[in-house]
Amino acid sequence: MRGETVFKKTFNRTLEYLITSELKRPLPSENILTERLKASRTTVRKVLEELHARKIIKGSAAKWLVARHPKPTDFFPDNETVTTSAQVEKKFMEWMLRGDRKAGDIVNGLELARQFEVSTSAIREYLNRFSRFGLIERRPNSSWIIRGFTKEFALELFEIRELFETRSAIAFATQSENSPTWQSLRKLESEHRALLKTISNRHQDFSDLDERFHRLVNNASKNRFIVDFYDIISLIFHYHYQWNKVDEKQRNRAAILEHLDYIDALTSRDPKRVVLACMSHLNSARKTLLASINVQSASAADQQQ
Amino acid sequence: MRGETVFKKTFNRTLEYLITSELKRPLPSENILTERLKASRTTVRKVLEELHARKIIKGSAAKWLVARHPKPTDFFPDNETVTTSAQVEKKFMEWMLRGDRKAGDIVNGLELARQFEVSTSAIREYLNRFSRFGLIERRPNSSWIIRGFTKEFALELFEIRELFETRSAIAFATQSENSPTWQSLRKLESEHRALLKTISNRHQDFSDLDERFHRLVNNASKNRFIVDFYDIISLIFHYHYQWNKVDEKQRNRAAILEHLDYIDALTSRDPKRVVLACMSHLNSARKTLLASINVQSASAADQQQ
DNA sequence: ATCCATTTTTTTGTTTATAAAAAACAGTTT
DNA sequence: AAACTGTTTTTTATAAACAAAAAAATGGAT
Repeated sequence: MRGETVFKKTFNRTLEYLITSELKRPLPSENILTERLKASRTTVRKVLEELHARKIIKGSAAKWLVARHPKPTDFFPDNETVTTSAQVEKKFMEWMLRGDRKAGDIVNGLELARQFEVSTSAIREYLNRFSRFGLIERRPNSSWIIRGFTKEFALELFEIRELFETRSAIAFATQSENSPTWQSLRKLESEHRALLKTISNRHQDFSDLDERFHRLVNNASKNRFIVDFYDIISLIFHYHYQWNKVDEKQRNRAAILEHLDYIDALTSRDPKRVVLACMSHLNSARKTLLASINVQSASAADQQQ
Repeated sequence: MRGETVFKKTFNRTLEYLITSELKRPLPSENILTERLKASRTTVRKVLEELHARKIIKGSAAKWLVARHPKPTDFFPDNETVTTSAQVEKKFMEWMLRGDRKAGDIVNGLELARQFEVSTSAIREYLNRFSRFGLIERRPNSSWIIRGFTKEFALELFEIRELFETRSAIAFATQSENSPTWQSLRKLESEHRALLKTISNRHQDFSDLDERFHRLVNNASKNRFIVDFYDIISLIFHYHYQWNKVDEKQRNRAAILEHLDYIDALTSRDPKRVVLACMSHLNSARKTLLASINVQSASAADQQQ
């Protein structure tokens, strides 16, 4: 019943590893592979068996040898390596954010299950977890109801975000000087500068960097509720910005500059400067999101016609 | 598969209603009963059928008449009227808060299912929903892990609570004068005064009043994240204080007085006074919780020996 | 004794099944 | 036509089944 996504993902990851390894070289022990591949030994063993069956490795369990380098066709296709829950998340977020769902609309679990081609339990499980993001609400013994991805939602989200992040930023700035986070900050700073130079080629990467930076700041709060709250931001940004490519390059450039200013302020350890830089960055982030919501609801309205 | 808890609960509620109604009086229509009993018409009809079978009502669907008053034995026992999920919540909270779970302990879904005598799906569903409260955490493809109901948890909880509630309280105080919430506040005030007089008899009710008061304040924020956050507070307080009866009377008396002061401050609409009253109340609430955690972990340690 | 491979046991992820409850539909009566 | 009851269809809550994956126990070699 359970899919084989973990196995396939681990298999692909192993192939990745074998590409760079020398032929006829013995593989590391199962225990070591387990750690490297981040799966259980049971799965690793299954992967090794499969590799043997496909003659990518030879010998016996005691000492596997690399027989040949893997070919692109050896890999399992990407879509077979995503878990049901990840699929549901992706499909649900599309359905939710692109489908122009209005506040008060009802979520029909059965219909979603049919539409997404997964079981109703997968939907139920997802909705239960998703409810904490404040976009849906449950009525007991009845269906879920949509609260709407609206301007109000974005404003409420950012109200909390500001509250949390200014507090975190101050906590960050007042950390002991020999906290390892300062080093992480410096590393992020240089990544920002690097990205600024090559922005034209890979402005994709900004999203990643953005998340890592803000998470670093928020983690300084040492408060699980603040840290966890970033999951919501992260999810919304991840899915929402995928479809809003307008001015992306410019937006990202501006954001990087703001981040650098923010990093400077943190390094100065001056609370006033920190709050200022933080607020000013979050303000423009909010503007971007709000603009983006307008664009989205307009295009959704178009599609409906 | 599904239990009949909704039916039984509705049945009991209907009996409650029939106690006060006159004999030989026709019952309201199904639609009206549906609204009053807060269940679907399907359930209401099933209840009516059962009442007829037991000869508590007579006649036909067109016009049911009260045949006799219900006896205490007619009621379904209380434990049959709680849904599985409510049962799981209760049992899980006991297990969690009284069992002296330590950070890093692993939650075994299968074992919990056996222990609580429910299916694993019920456990899964609950854990998923419960995860937002920050007491447990999921590791993918593996079990849930406990983050611990510790001093740290309480402090983190209260950090957010203060952040949220001071903001809400200010929003409350700066509401338009003709907002209906002012009336709710006045009503709560008089309930507080009433409770203060009879505190000796029913200091149970304080918990209820406390929740209603704080929810009213938090709702003024008009922010779903703030409003929803109160669910955590509410859950923790509900279960945690059930077992900490030491000095309860005194504590509640003090809290009522603080509430009254807080209400006064709100009524004055002076932000400074509001913040002061709010903070001072939350400070003592935190102290109470922290003291209570110490007591609990001490007694849990005793039990272990 | 320590490390590693094999085997066995346990636990989790997902689907499927089914009764309870809700909702929709269709006539009837007032 | 509004409000009611009878009937049918949908949807949800929960359990149960089962394969995948993880974890633990076992045994063997260095």
